Amino acid sequence: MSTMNYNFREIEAKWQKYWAENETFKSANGLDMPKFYVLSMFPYPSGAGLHVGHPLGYIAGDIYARFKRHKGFNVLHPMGYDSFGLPAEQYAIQTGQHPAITTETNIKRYREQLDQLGFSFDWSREVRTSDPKYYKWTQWVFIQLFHSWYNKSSDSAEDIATLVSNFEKEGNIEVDAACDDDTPIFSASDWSRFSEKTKQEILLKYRLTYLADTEVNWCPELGTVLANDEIVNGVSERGGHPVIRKKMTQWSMRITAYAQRLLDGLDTIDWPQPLKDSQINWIGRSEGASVTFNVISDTEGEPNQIEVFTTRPDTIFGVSFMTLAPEHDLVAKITTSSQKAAVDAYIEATAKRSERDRMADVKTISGVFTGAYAEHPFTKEPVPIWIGDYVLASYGTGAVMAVPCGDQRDYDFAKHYNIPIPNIFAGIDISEEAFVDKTNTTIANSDFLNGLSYKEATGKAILELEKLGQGQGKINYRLRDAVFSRQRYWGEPFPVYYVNGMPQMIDLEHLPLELPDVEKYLPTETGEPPLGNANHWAWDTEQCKVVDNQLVNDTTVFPLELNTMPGWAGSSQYFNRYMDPHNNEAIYSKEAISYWQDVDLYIGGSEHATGHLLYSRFWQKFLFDKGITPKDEFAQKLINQGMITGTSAFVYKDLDSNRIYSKGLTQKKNVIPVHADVSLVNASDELDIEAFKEWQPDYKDTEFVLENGRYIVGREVEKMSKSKYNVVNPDAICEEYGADSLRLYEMFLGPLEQSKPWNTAGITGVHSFLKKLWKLYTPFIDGSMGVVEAEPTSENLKTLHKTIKKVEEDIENFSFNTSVSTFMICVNELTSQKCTSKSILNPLAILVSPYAPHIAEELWQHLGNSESMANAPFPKFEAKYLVESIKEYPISFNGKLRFKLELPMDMGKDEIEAAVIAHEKTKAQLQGREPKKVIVVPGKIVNIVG
RNA sequence: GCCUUGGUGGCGGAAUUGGUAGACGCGCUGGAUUCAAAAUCCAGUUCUUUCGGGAGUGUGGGUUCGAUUCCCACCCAAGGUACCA
Repeated sequence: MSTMNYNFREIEAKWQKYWAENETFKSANGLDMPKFYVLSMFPYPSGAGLHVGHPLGYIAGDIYARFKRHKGFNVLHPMGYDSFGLPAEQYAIQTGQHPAITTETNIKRYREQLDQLGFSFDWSREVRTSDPKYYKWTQWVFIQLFHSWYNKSSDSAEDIATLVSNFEKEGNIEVDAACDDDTPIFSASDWSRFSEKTKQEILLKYRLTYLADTEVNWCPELGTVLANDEIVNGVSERGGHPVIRKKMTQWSMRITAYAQRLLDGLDTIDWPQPLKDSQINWIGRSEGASVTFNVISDTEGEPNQIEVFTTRPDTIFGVSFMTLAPEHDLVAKITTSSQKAAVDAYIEATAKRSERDRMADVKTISGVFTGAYAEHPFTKEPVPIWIGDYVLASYGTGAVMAVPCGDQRDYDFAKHYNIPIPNIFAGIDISEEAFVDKTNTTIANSDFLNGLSYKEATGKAILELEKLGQGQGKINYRLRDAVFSRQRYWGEPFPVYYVNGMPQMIDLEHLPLELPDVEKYLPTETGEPPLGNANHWAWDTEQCKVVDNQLVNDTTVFPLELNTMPGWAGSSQYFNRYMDPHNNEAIYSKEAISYWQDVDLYIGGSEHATGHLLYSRFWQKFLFDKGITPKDEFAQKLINQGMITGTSAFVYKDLDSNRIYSKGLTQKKNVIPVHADVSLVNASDELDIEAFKEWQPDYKDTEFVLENGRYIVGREVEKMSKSKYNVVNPDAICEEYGADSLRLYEMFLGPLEQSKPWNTAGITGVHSFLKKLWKLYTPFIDGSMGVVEAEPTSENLKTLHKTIKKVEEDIENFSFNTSVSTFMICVNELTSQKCTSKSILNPLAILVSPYAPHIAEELWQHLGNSESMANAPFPKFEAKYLVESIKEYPISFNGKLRFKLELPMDMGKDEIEAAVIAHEKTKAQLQGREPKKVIVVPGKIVNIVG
């Protein structure tokens, strides 16, 4: 008897074992089949394990991958781990355990959980970003970037050697490159006279990865750099120590060289519009002009110059002051002695505030006059120079020409400090606020710009500025170069050593440069990164290996870089590495990349919009320029799965007594909500009080005030998180209902891309569907069918084929929730039809298999098939089975449905109209009136107006 | 503030080009089966009603024979974000 029931535990274990042993999902490179690459974003293996939110995207990807196999594709569907990261390092700091051990343990747990869900991953291709065999190639890409520069003329990255040969021939005057702003101009003879060190310094200004002084959030107490997220209210999240802005020499990636291509490339890929929008905003292209103002000075010689970027060169005659960012280099040079004290105090005050703080605080207007003046390029009038923290050093040039009549922030600033607000707009009242509308602008009080529109005046102003040599049209991007150094232990070491302070790359043949062992994972006492604790961390250029630090002699043995790479380094090329993951000679072979090309479908969360997904596109474009990959976008289509939110539970602690009130009793009481673990609450929101007290012993003497004899918790939908005690773990659900039920249920919850609350209650619905499905195949499972083959009825065929049509359309549209409904309808229909035909049940098993692969394989086997169904062809839809001869027409009057009428499908428009008009119910509806109009849509509807 | 997405029964959601609003599932109600429970099966379940109907997809308008779907204005929620010159 037991074999007749749906024993999901046995079935799922059996098929997971079968797939692993037979390597069912291993994909070979170069097969003579169309390829399809389905990729889910790889996880960071955290100690908490998977919760029900994680598998959502994996299930969707797995359904698509399995579907494509049935459709005859050679499917690449790999999985791996983004295994460098902060939590393992923090755990190491606390316990001394090496992050590699923690990571290994966590990966094991992830693997068990993933295996349990029956994913069709090709595990032979697994990658781990923290594996030296993998990060060898992360280091290699870094070296390639170091040896490259961006030629704006060819719009491509080129080998640094081509730049050097340019310099040797004609200096850098004709070179149009993406480079540092402070790059000096030199001739070929200058170049030949430069020392080797100077040459290296200049080349560093062109390399796609380069060293630069960058402002960071430095926490002196912790001796470490903090990310913006780690700072709360100006102090460190950990410990609440003060944080200051400090300049540090760090590696940067010249992603800005690719700004325009990153923007243009978005038109060529099928990614969600909101995600594209956030990349567009992040890149932040704006058109305008750069304008140079000369600082008025008493001393002879070249005047100091302030360069500003403006999107409104048409308003240049409205300038009444200038504002520099407090960090601007010129501030110290131009501040007059009488203003020095005030300026210094202001700079000190702003240094204490994080950039995020400064940006969040929109209301406060603050600034200080420097005492200096600049000369207006046209009027030659003096313009006072202020500093103010509303100007950000990191955007544009860190300086603005303030036009209070045309910009609200300039307007507010001018009002606050009683600076004049000249009006340069014809017929506009600016007594209350600035006029920012560009479309209805007519310029006035502006010399040669008078009477012109925004567009005309902009062009004319730029032209005149160019004549003066004090400006030109410019396109500015908000995108900044990406800082690539981290003062952490658990990341990729840079393949870099220093000779005379200049960085040198380690040759590929000596990679990987592996992370050294350290005793402590904290920064050193002198404030160096954790790798500063390593004793065995110097590069011997003769032996080409890592040696003890004490051997450093700066002739053959040199110190190695102490920073490590950021989290996004390892994830910026992993999708291509899967194509050839064990290649030790190249990042991947030419054959592998030319076969797989790119990712056809990428599934992951939208939180990566401006991080991983932008950096990866940048690296891909770079590798494309170098001829290493044939595609300049790595993923053709991208789907964002929505977040699964948790339903938190709350108990209500009375602040005035030692009582906790049930939800219905909290009115007019001074209570605060306290999270209760959702596992302590049943489906009717009733709390298990004893379990709660055991879980939180602090409350063991607290009185629980009940309503109707029960304690009812409050519910709220929040992000699923350990700290909110609303995490639901997939293991328990797998144990109780099975992986197929979980897979179906996660899909059934709602549209993939929508965020939706998790509620376990509904899982019984899909579970009983699986039981009904099983029951449908019973005659084959218990052998009672024998060898007799029942002919399918036309009803059977109709049910099957409408299911094929719907499911195939749904998968292509990523509408997995409606497929599950379709399966339920199909099984309900076939059950009531008492279908026992193999020619129906065989294709049905294939239809179900992408969603619920274990039960599908088992049923497939019971139908007499000997091999796995993984590559069985997807059933072919045939429209002929759906042809209807009779249509039940809805008959509506003035758009409201009144009754239904069965008519032959092939009846013509006029015949339908006649039949409807002749019907007695029509007469009853019209009550003798003549219909004004009768609309007949054959096959759809009839509407009578009258 | 701006950008994006969304708003449909008690709940998750369906309605692919404008054509029967509420598929499918949960929950709930009643019934069958059972000593009882679980499980299973059957029926009902948008609201309202004087049982003829009437109302109804965030709100208010519009286009149309017909609007959840298209247009305009607004409200609310979620996510993102940049005081961006």
